[in-house]
Amino acid sequence: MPGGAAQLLTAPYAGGSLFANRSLRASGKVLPEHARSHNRSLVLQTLYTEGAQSRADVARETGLTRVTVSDLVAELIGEGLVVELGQREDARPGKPATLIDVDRTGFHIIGLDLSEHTRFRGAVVDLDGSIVARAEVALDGATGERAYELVAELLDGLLALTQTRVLGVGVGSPGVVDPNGVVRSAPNLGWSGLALQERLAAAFHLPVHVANDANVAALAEHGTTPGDLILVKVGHGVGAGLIVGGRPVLGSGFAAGEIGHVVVGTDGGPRCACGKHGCLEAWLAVPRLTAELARFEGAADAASARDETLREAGRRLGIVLAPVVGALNLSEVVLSGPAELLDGPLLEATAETLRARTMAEQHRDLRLRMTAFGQDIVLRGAAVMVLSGQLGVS
Amino acid sequence: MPGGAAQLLTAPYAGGSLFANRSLRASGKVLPEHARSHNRSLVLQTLYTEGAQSRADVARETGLTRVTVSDLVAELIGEGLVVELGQREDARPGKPATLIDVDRTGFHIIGLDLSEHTRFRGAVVDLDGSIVARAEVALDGATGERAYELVAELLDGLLALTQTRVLGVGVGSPGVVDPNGVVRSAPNLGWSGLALQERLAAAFHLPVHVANDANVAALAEHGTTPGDLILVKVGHGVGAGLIVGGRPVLGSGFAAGEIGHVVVGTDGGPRCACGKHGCLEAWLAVPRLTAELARFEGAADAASARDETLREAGRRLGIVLAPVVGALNLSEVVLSGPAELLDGPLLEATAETLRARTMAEQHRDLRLRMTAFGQDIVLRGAAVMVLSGQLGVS
DNA sequence: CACGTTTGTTAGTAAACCTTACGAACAAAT
DNA sequence: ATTTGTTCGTAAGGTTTACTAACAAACGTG
Repeated sequence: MPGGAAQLLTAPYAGGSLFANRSLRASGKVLPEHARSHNRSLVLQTLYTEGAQSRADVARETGLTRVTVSDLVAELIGEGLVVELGQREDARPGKPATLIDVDRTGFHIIGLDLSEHTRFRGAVVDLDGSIVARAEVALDGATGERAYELVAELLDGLLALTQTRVLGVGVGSPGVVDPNGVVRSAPNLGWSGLALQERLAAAFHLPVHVANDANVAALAEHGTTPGDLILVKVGHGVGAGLIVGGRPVLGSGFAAGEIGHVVVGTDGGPRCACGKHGCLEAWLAVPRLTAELARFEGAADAASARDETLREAGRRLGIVLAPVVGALNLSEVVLSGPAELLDGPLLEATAETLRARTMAEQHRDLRLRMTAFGQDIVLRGAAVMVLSGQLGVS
Repeated sequence: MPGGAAQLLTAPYAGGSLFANRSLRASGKVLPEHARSHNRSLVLQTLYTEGAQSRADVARETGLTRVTVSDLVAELIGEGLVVELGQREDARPGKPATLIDVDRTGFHIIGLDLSEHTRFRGAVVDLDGSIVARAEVALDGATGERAYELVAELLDGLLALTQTRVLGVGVGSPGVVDPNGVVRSAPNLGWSGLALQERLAAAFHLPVHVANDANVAALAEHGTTPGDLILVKVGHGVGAGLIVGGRPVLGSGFAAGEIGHVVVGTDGGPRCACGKHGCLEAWLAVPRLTAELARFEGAADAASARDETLREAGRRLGIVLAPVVGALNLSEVVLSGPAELLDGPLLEATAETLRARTMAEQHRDLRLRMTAFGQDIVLRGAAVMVLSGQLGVS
């Protein structure tokens, strides 16, 4: 490898610092106790995802020694988070193992979904994600403080439905929500700067986590599949939640996922409430779709007209998603909303459009599908958020 | 808060596990020594960003005690990464402080830019980001193993240009590059599955970091400003690099940022080499723009025709970026490429289009600008990558 | 010159995880 | 029935890490 091929070209020139930027700095100091809480979470999460097993199994899985695992498990048992289940049944050489597991019957989680237009929904969820009880309150146009009171009433009612220790409360709220659970802006509910997380935590003396409804829904989906994904939530409006690199994307102004008012295509479109023409919401929102479909009722070619309306909406969604899927190299796009509208021609048209408008080779493994959680996606996601926040690594 | 407002609705229904997903699991066990290396990096980064200061200053800044900082600094001095600069000059009460700093003159970084079509460029960069020396090799259509040899020759030549200890080598390569520095696919160079990082590291016995050129360029920009950003690199092709939540986005198939072949708009467009019509690259790539502009040379209305061509390209870029900026709530969009083409009507049209097609309120603080690093953006980013990889927290 | 302040170091302590060692309990082979 | 090998959980002791407490050195200030 001769050095002659490279030649000195120009005189040195002065630059600034390579990174003046603080955000590349380590987040803060790490003490031994932080390491321990990390390992504690590691044990908990191993138990949660792998199910009942012995301390030795956990040690092998985590890479920690049996000694350390025993110590951590003793601490967790002391707090009631983990329980011993007796000896393993199957016949193997060696001393029989004592099975341990997260106390799956010992805790409930409360999930709240504030994203619907006419009501707040809530549920009691157990640690495995089964919904144990449900409740709801009608909104009746309530806004501001009255809307907050309805949230508190709903939560109060849900807490009365369980006698089990409550791990925490997860809330999916519409609008822009910051990492501290302050609803910066939720026009429909007349909230701006409402410290929802803080107020609920203070009023109920429970851990509370509040996030944007679409982000919460994305958490629910991410729980079931690896890889990066976008969840598109179609309802009265259109919003999205993104998981990139295993983490929810918040955005510089905590407004990530607000794609409802991005203009689609270069050929106009329906007028939107925001004043622009051809916003995604103007094509895809449920009220607009149902109104459009109603126009064809009873007509001769009702079926094909309905089909074409849905396909057009699906194409529009694909047009908006294509740059996002391409730029982020997403592996999964999930739709949430009324299945009778979304699951069919609309979904198919979105898939076709996505395929046609992105580089197919890069996205061969791209999956587009409806959520399997139906209407409960935000409730389930809220539970995931609590589980991850209370038991997981921060 | 009466509980009566909430009512039990349905019977329990069975769900699966809340997260079967491994990716929400903690990354692995944490040992005390990991904590120490974290704190070590914290000290280094504090010194790097804040400049020369006393051990006590570092202690106050990091939250660690003076004792711990002294211990860590002793280790760093022992390795030659940090040096003592003598006593502080200014008159203050108390024992005079001994200033310490990263040894800014003691290290050089090698940066390589493989993204140009006709040549490989490289530079020797000091720790403050100043370019000390440059070199390049002509590509002459080389591909495959011959292209790799040219990289090695360029690196060899650059190493001969510095007598200072080399911290590491950073490489920005075109194509899809995985986190291990394997170039999965770079059609122009005829590379597929080339373990560039591993081979260079083995051949030169130096730390080597290889990443996609646009991602590397994004790192350079992120060094100067906080917040999430997308860097669009316009050259023979069009690619992008994203920083979200302070981290580079790789994508599920390590192909994030590949937006060159996303179709723009709903009204056709120029035919692209990939077969589709109206790809971003077909509108915006440098060869296409220069060819288009050449058509107007000498014409009567050359200036306005040129202007409109550039504006149209800018609008197309805005159309593709709008959904990305909206979905990610980005705070910054940076363009890199020939300033005579990009900086002017094109940039203005992109800005206008972005404003018109997204929700203005959410993106009031959105900044769109040219890079300040010009042609050296990949070289600078490569240096940032090395600095961050060798000194920073992983 | 006494005093307060700041710096950097020494000494000792607490926490966390490790390695090593061991008893208990079992299956399989003898 | 005994031996052998395996596995589990725990105990003891050592290493690493960062902390608190205390102190000498060196400097301005009144």
